[in-house]
Amino acid sequence: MDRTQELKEELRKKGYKITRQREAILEAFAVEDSHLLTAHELFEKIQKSQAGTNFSTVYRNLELLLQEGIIRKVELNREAAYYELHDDKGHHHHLICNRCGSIQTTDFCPLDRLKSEDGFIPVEHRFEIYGYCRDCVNSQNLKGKSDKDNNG
Amino acid sequence: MDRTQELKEELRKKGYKITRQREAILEAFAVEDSHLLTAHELFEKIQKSQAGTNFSTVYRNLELLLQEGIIRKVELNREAAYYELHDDKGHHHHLICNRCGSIQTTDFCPLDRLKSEDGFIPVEHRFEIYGYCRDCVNSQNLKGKSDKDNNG
DNA sequence: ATTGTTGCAAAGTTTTTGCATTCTG
DNA sequence: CAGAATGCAAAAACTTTGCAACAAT
Repeated sequence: MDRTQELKEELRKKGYKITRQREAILEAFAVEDSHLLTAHELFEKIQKSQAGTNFSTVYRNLELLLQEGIIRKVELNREAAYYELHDDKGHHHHLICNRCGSIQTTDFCPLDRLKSEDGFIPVEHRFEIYGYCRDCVNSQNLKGKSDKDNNG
Repeated sequence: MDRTQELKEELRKKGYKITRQREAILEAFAVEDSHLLTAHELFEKIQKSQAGTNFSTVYRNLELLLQEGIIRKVELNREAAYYELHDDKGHHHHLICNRCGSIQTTDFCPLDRLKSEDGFIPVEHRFEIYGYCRDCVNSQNLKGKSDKDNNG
């Protein structure tokens, strides 16, 4: 069985109903090339198989999948939250290209290196790097850039 | 002269006008205990000295100060963006307590350790740690926590 | 049949914008 | 006085919510 079936089974066991919409959402996440989706992207994706599905249904399901630990929320920017399967590729962080918007992952995690800071006990963390991907560096000149620059 | 005066001078030199509202905003940032403010917090803070100041004025000034490199934007969560004086304490990252909401800083920066990832050139980055501060660990039991847990 | 789930429409939040008015230099 | 900045009101974008209708088990 593929990932979608496993997840449906998991939800079923917990007493949730497997609706057409919910199924479409799980399938969208399971598709190889979509490990990082905004609510909007997810909404669009499932219109293909389940046209008419409402945005509130999308948000309510994201909330549910979040609670059940099936997906996790990645807050890359202020515009919209991203979501991905929780165990997608194991723990990782993201490298976001300011020019083309592509997102690659890295297994490097800084948390191990963080020494105890004044008694603070880390539970969760975020580490994201913004810059230029190899393709953009190679194929385009980076002067006169007019793209989404932000945080320091 | 204090920080506020320096900043006013800097703006003046660049041709900006020093309005009462703008002055209040600079002062709010310069206050010791407020190195990290949301637009809303800033709005409230300046109502004391400049009652009636509009939210759009706050946002327009944040935008201006951002452009001039006087403040920087820190996107800690989806709810609202935070802002702080750009040279507040030099480059640093944040440790956010999930229980009391306190925010402390750390000079530890993971970027140095990030080896070249597939040709990606880092320009900016974000690193934030969520957990429990020393005080909360010491003074309260952490079971039955019902606080703002989120990201992975 | 029961209860969870959806659709719809309306509202909440944060942030942005147009325009007339006001203020700084 | 000129141009910059503000206030106001309206809107955009994302997300949440109440409620009646509907569908999964």
